[in-house]
Amino acid sequence: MARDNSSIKPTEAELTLLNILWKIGPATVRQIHESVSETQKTGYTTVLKILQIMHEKSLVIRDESNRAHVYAAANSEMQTQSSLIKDLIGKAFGGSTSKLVMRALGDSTSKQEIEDIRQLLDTLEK
Amino acid sequence: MARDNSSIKPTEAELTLLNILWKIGPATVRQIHESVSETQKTGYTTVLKILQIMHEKSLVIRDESNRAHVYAAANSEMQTQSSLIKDLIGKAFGGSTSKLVMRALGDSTSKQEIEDIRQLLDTLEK
DNA sequence: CAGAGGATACGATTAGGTTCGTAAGTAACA
DNA sequence: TGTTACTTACGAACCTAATCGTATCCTCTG
Repeated sequence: MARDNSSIKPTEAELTLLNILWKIGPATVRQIHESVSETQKTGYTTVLKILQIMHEKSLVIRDESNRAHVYAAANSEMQTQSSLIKDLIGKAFGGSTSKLVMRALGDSTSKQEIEDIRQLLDTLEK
Repeated sequence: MARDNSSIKPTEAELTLLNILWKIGPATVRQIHESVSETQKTGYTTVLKILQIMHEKSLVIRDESNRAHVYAAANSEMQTQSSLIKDLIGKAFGGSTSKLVMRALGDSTSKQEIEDIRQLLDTLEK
């Protein structure tokens, strides 16, 4: 019944690594660690451990054919974003998508962004 | 520098209680517990403890003039929603509000909601 | 074939969140 | 005044997340 997707809910650290994987594609722990290190200082084994846990949770898949395993995000960025939004809407917006959207837009949105969204609305209606 | 608001990030259990406080207004532990109990089974002291922690974190304020303390949300629902959205945008949408909005709208939005949002965009542009 | 370099695996530690049992305080009433 | 009923406070137990040190395990090269 409940689709597997509904359980996607990466933690903060996991999301950091997923963002990297979505950006650079399948990568080894070393590559991922290097990428993380550009913005934070995190131990190599910390990154490794998190990836291992993510693998247990099926948040990533890995290719073990080489000595250095190659990790890749199990779910697309889109899927994960949708899942996170759905979760937030449920927890803090009484289940209303439009409430969330309005709150998001209310805060500060550039003219360009407004135009983009308007176009999206047009597309959706067709 | 960093405004106090930026640190608003209630946990799941805390958000559950805040939702109740926003809905019914200032209330005693007993009232809050009764309200929670409509949808979950949670011990009285559990609710109490969480409220005490929230008080330490300044997520709620409380009036201790009566024996049964009266709790109230420290921040408005709007503020908290904005804070949560901002957090999500930063963590999972590369800081782009419009990306979040588009992902939210993409999933399933009623004609009515689309119309509401379009009107909001008009208002924003003025 | 031995050793160095680099990889994974494992376990310990710390911190925060959630839950609840029990102790202790207090107001009011019989 | 002593008992009852209800309240807050405290602290223990358990779980998950995050971090990292250390052990172990290849694999290539000299």
